[in-house]
Amino acid sequence: MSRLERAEELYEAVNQLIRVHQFRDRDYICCHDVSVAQCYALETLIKRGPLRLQALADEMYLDKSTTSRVVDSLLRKQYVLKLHDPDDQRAIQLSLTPSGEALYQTIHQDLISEEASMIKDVPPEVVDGALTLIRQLTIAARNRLGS
Amino acid sequence: MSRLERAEELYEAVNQLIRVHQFRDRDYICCHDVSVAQCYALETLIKRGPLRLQALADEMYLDKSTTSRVVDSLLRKQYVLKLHDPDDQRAIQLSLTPSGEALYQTIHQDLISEEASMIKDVPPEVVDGALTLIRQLTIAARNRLGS
DNA sequence: ATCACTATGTTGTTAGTAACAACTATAATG
DNA sequence: CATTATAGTTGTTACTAACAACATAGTGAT
Repeated sequence: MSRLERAEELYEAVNQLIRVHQFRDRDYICCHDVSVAQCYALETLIKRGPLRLQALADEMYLDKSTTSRVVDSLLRKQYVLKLHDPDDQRAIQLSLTPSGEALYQTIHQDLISEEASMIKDVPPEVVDGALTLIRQLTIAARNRLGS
Repeated sequence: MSRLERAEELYEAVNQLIRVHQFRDRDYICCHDVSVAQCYALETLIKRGPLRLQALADEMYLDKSTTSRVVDSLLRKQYVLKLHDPDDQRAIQLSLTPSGEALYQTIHQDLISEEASMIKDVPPEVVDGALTLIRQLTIAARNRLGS
């Protein structure tokens, strides 16, 4: 199999995985109080700590304007907190409120236990292998984006 | 590592991969004459042969109403063809026009050669491994959806 | 010190994504 | 023939997301 053929198979396989995951995520997230993008913002803020708007946008591969609106909806629902940076009046630090954290934990547990059921018949060493490879692919893709 | 921990890591890794892929796909597809969803419809129609609307919707994990509109836009741009089934006046068979096929081939080649560059530093056997595992995960997820 | 430049966020606008419900028209069934 | 089921379309609503224009706040050079 040539590299091009390999690339084609991989592209196809990843695409299929993406569809299924997205479909499932919508299902699990939207019955709570937030949309998929909002949930992803919560996740990013939890995992990458307090962030400025532009930094959050970069992490999520979104435009700052889009991010601003996503954050705004979370603000109105009181899931995130805006703190003005005293050293720079333009900048804001975004972090989760306790209720934001609680909501994310609930959704996260749902999603993870679903993922766990999903892989219940896949041998652990196979999952570990997949993990490594998927990460390698992500890194390769990310490096490519930068250039 | 427990199954839950494994599930958590996997969920995170797949999510990252999805973001990067989506970001890139938008970039590569939207500079041509179609949107991401439209391109995916073209792809599905090429790969799964002529389809009815409902069948196309099922393949794409979309509602038939959403699919109807996606198809409609492709119809207006003359990339797909609607044929009424003589045996069932309600049903339509959807297929690509020559220009639809040509457009898809162009985009597809772009995407695949990008994917190929992406994996140029990843050893072939690693890609093959990832391929198998990603497919296994997709199947597991799909089975889970059905239930 | 001031004027130009840059960076941070927000708002206006536009287009694409996607579901649910209601509807029309056509089969299939009893 | 009436009832029910199926195939697609249309109305409506909400979310996703970018680009451009903007206000405001720091940064630097003269």
